[in-house]
Amino acid sequence: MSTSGQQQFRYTQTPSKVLHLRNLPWDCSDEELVELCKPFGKIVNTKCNVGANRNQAFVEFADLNQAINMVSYYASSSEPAQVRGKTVYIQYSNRNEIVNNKSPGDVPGNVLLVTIEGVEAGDVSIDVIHLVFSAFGFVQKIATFEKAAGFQALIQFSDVGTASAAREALDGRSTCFQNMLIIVTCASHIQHTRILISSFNLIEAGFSEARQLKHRCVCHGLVGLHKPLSPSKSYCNGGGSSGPDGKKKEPESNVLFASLENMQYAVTVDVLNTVFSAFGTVQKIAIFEKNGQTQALIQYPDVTIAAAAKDALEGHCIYDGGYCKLHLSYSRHTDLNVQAYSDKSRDYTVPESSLLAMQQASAVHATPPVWHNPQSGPVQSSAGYATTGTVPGQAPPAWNPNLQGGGSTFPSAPTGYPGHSYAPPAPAYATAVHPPGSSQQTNHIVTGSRPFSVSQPFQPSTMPPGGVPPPGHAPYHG
DNA sequence: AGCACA
Repeated sequence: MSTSGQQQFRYTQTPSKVLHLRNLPWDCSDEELVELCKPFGKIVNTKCNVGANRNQAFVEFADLNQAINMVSYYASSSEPAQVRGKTVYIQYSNRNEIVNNKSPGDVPGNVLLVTIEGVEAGDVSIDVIHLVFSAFGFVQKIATFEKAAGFQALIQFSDVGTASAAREALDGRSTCFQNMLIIVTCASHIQHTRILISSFNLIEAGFSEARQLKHRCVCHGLVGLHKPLSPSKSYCNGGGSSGPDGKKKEPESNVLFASLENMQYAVTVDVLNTVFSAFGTVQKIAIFEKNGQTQALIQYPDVTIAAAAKDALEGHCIYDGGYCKLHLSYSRHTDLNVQAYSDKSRDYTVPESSLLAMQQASAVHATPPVWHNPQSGPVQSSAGYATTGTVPGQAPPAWNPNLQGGGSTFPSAPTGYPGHSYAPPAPAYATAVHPPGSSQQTNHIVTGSRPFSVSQPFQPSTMPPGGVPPPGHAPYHG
């Protein structure tokens, strides 16, 4: 006699107070499950986002009859059960209770375990991961490693809120980055209470890289990627610049023109870099004022990244509360000629060495040295911003930093500039830039064996007056 | 669209 199995048939399933639901949205929430099921009884437990596609769930009723009610109702209903318009298929689970592996009452952590699919381990650097996740807040530490599940990373945020925001925005989504398709899946059900990564462990446990990130992210409440990245659409499909069938209101460009509204807080080059780097390498940035409005040009290496950034960021606010709202369009320029390092502009394509040399030179001579952009060729003008093309666009005319009251054009920046390259983790920096208000306990990835110490991060001039906007929020200012 | 996982 077959004691088990063979009871797969729908009509012979033995009732259970646990129901198995499928064909749910991949990001279905517990709340949505409860909404769907609670008319039939008391729900005592749920488990959603189950299965390889994350589109299954389990719901446990307090009483068996309640589960039977629900199954029989939808068995005879002309209206199928639905979540967000998707028909949900319901049947009795073959188990009698939901086993929740998550410890009761555990709060989401500030450390995410991220599995990145579809890439070779070597394809994704820590810097790339850092850029993607920094859009949501300050990333303190990153460790990457390879396990059976694939290429993975542990990403430590300074607080739970930003970690959750990053998870919600990126979980299960593909993100376009440097022409790679990265599928980010945050397996945050694995609760990391404390992750110890010593240099010894790095070898023993197969950790390929680990880093403490000592630079300070000025943007806590960034909304960069909070808007779904239209998962079905990939901006990375080869060159695919633009088919003739694709209707375009304005010609696409690798340079975005941003105008900012409601400038409650200062938006600096660093802030813009953080926001826009989530979509790809930012090559150059220029900020200027026109008619009292703050505008900026952001240059990417190619159009597809610019398009992704434009789609995702258009209409969003950099800070919670509707502040610094972005309006994006394509610039007519394709290559900006900006001052490499100034108050209002940045050229990340300049090697750091030449930047330093330039700074030294400028310290000797009061005037900027002649400097060639390796891509554009023309000599930089005395203005902070100029374009190589002769096309006058919506961009304002050459912008002169000397008229901005900004004063020093080449600030004697300390060492490196905040950007794409991060100083090696030489000292035991433990950027404890802690946003006020995040009272939840945070965990640490301990990198290296040095003691954890609190250091004072450099204070950028981008601190909004009156304090940073509340971090940890997941603002949706569509 | 067919059963969870540390």
